[in-house]
Amino acid sequence: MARPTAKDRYHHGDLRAALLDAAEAELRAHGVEGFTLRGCARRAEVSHAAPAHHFGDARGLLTALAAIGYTRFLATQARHKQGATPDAQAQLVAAGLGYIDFARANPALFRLIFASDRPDHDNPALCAAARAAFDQLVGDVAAALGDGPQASAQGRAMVASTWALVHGMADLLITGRLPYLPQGDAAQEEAMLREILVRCLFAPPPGQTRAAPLAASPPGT
Amino acid sequence: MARPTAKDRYHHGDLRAALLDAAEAELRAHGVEGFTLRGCARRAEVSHAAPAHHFGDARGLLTALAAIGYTRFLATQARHKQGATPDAQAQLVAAGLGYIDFARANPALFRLIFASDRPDHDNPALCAAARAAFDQLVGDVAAALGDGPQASAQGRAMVASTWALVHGMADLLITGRLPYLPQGDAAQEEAMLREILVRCLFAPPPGQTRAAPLAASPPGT
DNA sequence: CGGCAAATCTTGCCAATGTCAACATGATGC
DNA sequence: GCATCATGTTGACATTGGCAAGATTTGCCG
Repeated sequence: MARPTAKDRYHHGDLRAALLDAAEAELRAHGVEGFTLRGCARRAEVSHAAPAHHFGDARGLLTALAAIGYTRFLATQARHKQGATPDAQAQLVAAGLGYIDFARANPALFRLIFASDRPDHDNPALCAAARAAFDQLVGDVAAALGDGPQASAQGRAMVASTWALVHGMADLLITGRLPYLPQGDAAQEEAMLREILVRCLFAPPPGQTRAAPLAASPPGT
Repeated sequence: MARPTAKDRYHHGDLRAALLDAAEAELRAHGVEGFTLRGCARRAEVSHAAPAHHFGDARGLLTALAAIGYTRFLATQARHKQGATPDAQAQLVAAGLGYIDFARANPALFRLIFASDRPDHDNPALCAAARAAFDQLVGDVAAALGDGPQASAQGRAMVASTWALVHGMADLLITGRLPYLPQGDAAQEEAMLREILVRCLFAPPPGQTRAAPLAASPPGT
């Protein structure tokens, strides 16, 4: 566990990783809107122009951080799914709770990913990370539906509504806006979130009795 | 239609309103993260320090703008509700579509209100505006449920899930993330949004057949 | 082993920004 | 009329992001 990255060396050793850590800490401390490139440099104890050699500019650093955030985002969902029963619906609910858990544990990172113009969302690496997260969602929904979601209009609506509901809960939660949430009791709170997810995600389409494997599209398409 | 606010007068006449307009234009042009107080002053053709006499600092201006945004937000919902059938469920759906419409028409303002730390969310006027919007939501849900939403656990979950779903759709839409949305055809697009809303908002609680006026809470509470 | 090129980091600089202080101008009320 | 206050301007300063030039290290190649 030798730590060769002594503070007094001209060359840092692994400044790139250190800057990413510093950037996340800055984000956590001051939010996306208070993020400062020079603050990152100070935190990493390098000069203010050092980050440019690794990330170009502030946008480059935030883009790289957003891509890393996506992988952590997926990891959190995977962790939650491992702790759930293996049936597809429970897996989908677990993924949703993981989505929300990530947002609450990393609100600034969540906002960097989903509600900030500062990262370059056209960057190939960031696009790929986003795509992976989306594919994961589509896969979970498909498994829960027992159907290729892109196939039917209902499947597509299911993907959209699942994402919207979970994303809305996460976004409202990190701004303290989700109303009537049982305060303090984590178990009770998760129960309510879970109940909402189950009720909405597996709601039958209008005119049907129960959801589960959906049949064909409704007449009129 | 006389326009006494000539550009060459020392006193502007109604700089406060002009700065709010300028701020909204700046927001629309550069987003919350690119917002600049000096840019507002330039747009209003006053010196860079003039805004301070009306709003104190940048945060003050954005706080006032956020409060105004809330009233427009409510007005958009009210307009949509007027165009819908008077039954409570249609009214709730119309309010949701108005929520989404506002977000799409004013994405930067929407983000200023719901996803920015720059306004002072403890400001009394802004708090009151937010409270009004929330009360409106609770009222709409109560009417659709035929029940005081705070009364039952289901009512509370209904308020939370309604808000979360609509908010999630709005937030994903303005970042171009809501998947599988029929492109181009506005009517078809609204139909899909409406279908999602109806399916989720009026979904029966697990173990019941249909929603409409909900009965009491399920056993076990 | 020597030396040179590239990578990495620093210092110094510039324009833009937010905020403050000091001053100028106009409106209002007595 | 005139004093007072609101409104607006100018100037200054610290902070920030980015660029250029120089310093230090690493690595490669003969």
